Amino acid sequence: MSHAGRPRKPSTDQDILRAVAELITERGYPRVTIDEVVERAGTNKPAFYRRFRSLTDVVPRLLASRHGTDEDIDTGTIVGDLVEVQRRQRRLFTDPVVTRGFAGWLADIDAHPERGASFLAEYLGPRRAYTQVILDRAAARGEIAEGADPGWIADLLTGPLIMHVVMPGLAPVDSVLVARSVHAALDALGYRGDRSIVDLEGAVSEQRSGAPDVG
Amino acid sequence: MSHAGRPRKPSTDQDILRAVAELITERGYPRVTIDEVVERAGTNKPAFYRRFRSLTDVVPRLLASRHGTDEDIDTGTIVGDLVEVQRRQRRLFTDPVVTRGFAGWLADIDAHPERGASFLAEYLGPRRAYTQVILDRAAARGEIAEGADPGWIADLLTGPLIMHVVMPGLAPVDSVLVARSVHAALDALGYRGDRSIVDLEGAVSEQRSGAPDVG
DNA sequence: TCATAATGTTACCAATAGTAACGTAAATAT
DNA sequence: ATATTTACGTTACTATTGGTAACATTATGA
Repeated sequence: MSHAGRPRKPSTDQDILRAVAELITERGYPRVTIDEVVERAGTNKPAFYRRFRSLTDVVPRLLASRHGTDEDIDTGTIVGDLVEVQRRQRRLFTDPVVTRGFAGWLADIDAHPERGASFLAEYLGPRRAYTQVILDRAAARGEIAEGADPGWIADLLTGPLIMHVVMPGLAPVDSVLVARSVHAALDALGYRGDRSIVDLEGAVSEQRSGAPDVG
Repeated sequence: MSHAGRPRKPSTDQDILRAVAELITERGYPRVTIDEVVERAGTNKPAFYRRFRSLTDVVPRLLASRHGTDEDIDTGTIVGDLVEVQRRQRRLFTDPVVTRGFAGWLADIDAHPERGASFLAEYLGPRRAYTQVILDRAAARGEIAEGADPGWIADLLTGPLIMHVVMPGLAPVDSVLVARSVHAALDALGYRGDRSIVDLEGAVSEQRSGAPDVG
């Protein structure tokens, strides 16, 4: 099947992804150059440009390979579902590729919108849509009222995390932050049931670590 | 006074700031070049580099000139104070210099931390600290309990706004978003008093405009 | 065996950040 | 007045970078 002609060396794709991840982690997105990427990947510029149109195109592939295999969430309670959503978001937003690469990548696709279309359709959209699924099930169980705006709930769950990722001087995304954001979402939903699992799983009891806040 | 020697032409500073603001608005931060900046400002590269170490250094000056003259906030109620905070934040986060420039600038200072130190000390820090002042006064009035974490309240007020600024496909920061964020902050503070001013001033009744959300 | 397409190397172009050199102009200090 | 100091604006330059072109070579499918 596939096509005629010499096939691409499969390892080169992985080598490039690994090299980009390392360089973003070490230097931050704006300092990553293609020359360094291909050197560290043990390949060359033409091979790179046969696979990707630009560095910007690599990042979605990188995120998919590291965080793209999410299974469905259905713990049976709204609290459990939101805790699980945030557990995954915490993992995403503490990945150094994200903490040091996301802002620069977002700026790139703002300046070159065509490069971000696929990310929007394949990554962002489904994740925001999934909040809707969780809220619909919770409403069907009678845990919350119908009619909540899933977009706003997603904002509450993700906004504070993104803020801590992109703003300098703020503590990394930690268990305290995700637990608080779940509480805020539950408040916005008017949820009045048991929340003990939030602090057990989210672990508010853990000490906040790392850099202190600015304010 | 000052020093000996020919003084800098004062208009050049303003011309550069204006040119950078225009180019960020038109093209997005990553596509702004120094050559274009100085051409549009009617000056030249040496004059630019006598004033700024890099493009990254211009942005804080730009923000200060557009949003730096904040007067103190003291409306007499916690609700009024938070509404006013968010009114200003809405103005900030709908400025095209911010919506098209902030992510790229944040990425730059992540990669070159020394360039962001002054912004952190002079802009971010004081704003987060101001939340503390507002909460302390509210606690002294008995509107809320003591001991609230002003960092978390600031996260709730600013996180969703930043998210809508940097994530592609989300609606611009509007009155609905700021009103909701004030409600979330009041919920987190356990505030049980009158909130009618939130929806009057924040105007939840306004229709949401512009691009719809992705999810 | 032939067509196809990727391999890796070398070389190249165009755009860009940032600096150097330099004669000129405008301020202060004596 | 004169000397000193510093910004002015022009030209030119270096180094880095993104991105392509050309090319001989190698691996696959038909």
